Amino acid sequence: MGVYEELQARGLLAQLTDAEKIREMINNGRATFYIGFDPTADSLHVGHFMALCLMKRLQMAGNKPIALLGGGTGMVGDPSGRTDSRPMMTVEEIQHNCECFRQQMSRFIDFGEGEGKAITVNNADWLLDLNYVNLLREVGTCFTVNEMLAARCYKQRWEKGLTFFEFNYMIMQAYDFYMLYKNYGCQMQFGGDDQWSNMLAGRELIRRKLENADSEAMTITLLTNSEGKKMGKTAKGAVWLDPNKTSPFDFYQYWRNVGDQDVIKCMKLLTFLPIEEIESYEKKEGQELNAVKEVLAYNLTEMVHGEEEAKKAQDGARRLFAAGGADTEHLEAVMLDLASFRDGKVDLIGALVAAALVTNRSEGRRAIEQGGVLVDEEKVTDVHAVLDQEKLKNGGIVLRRGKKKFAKVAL
RNA sequence: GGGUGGCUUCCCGAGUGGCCAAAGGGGACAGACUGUAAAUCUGCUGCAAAUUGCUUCGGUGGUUCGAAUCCACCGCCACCCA
Repeated sequence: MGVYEELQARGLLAQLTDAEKIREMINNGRATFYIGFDPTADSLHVGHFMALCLMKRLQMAGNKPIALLGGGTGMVGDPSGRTDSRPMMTVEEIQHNCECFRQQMSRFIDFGEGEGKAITVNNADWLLDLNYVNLLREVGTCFTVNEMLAARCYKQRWEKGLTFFEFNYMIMQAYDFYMLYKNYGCQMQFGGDDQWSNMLAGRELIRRKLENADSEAMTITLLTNSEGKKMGKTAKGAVWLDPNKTSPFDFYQYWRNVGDQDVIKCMKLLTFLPIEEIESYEKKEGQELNAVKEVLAYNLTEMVHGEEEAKKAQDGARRLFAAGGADTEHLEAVMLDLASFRDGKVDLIGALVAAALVTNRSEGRRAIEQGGVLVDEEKVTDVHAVLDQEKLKNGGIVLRRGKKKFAKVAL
């Protein structure tokens, strides 16, 4: 089975310009391809991770990857598939984010000089120095506004309006492909399915500017759940790969808690587990599927944060959710400062706030009133409850909010 | 440049002088049921020393006993015309 068939079996392939040609090239390790990453934040997220996995798969098959950092395109921001325009970033932010991306990527992809090694390039190198009028004469003649407006990726913007500024994004990305083709012999561009229009624009530009030039584009499925919503997002924001932004434990828990409908899909799209193994899980139902989620969560956490962190996350989760009550022995205690409490008494609400189980006292009060707070596994419904200081000094007290949030506090 | 409509709590959106911390929905959170899933039902959702007090309805200033609601100016957004 070639890498193409592997991608297909996993359901990764979305749209391809010339499937037969792409298959032939990537299976034989003859492709030089690029994937672009715009530095929209100071950490990569799950969507990027999928693209990096694609990169790795292709690299393992002998193809040469180019990771393109969007130091130039990031100055504008891709409006594709968005209902709002992106906040404008400063040059410093963009540079910082590019640096963060570069570091995170190097953990997954083998970068270097020789054959089959991946390289990173930054489109700031050619986009920032472009001259407006020259660009119009060189590239502007290759696109019609009619075509660009017809691109499906702008549909969602009809209601709120698309600025000329953002409208140009497509041209910038097209120009990237053209430059990479010319300077690095890069014949293929891959990316998320929302990039399809931009990729085609690049292909078109190459065809018009260079004789006998042929390029290909391929997109991979976006990671959505059974309801069609994008995965990798929580109420607090994205699930980040940076352990300081999303802790390995939270990362593990995110995947541990995916819906039944989505486990197999996530495994296929995100892990490197053999397709045969995944197929064997596919037959499982009901409670058995619960164990499969552990495999998924462990596997992903291991890839992103390493074996040690993955084990820690898994052990921690198992202990907390063990049958017959939570084992909270190993929880690290939050040290309370008596000075921040009134009358030298540690009130429960204050302790909840200090342990970050609630964001403010009102929320804490509400949680207690609704029976969502347990002190050493005993439900407490008195909002004026005070914690036992002796216990706090000797081993601490375990607070629990809801089903899944625990914290130990001590003095 | 001209015109019209708009800006309300996490989001959508009702409210056009007091009965407004502000309907309804979504989301989030909590309870019941469960498998750390989903579905369902219930509660809850500005802050606080909590039958009370305080701060909110784009911004600033004003009218009024009283303003999310009326007036003035400013800012931003959308649509239509050029």
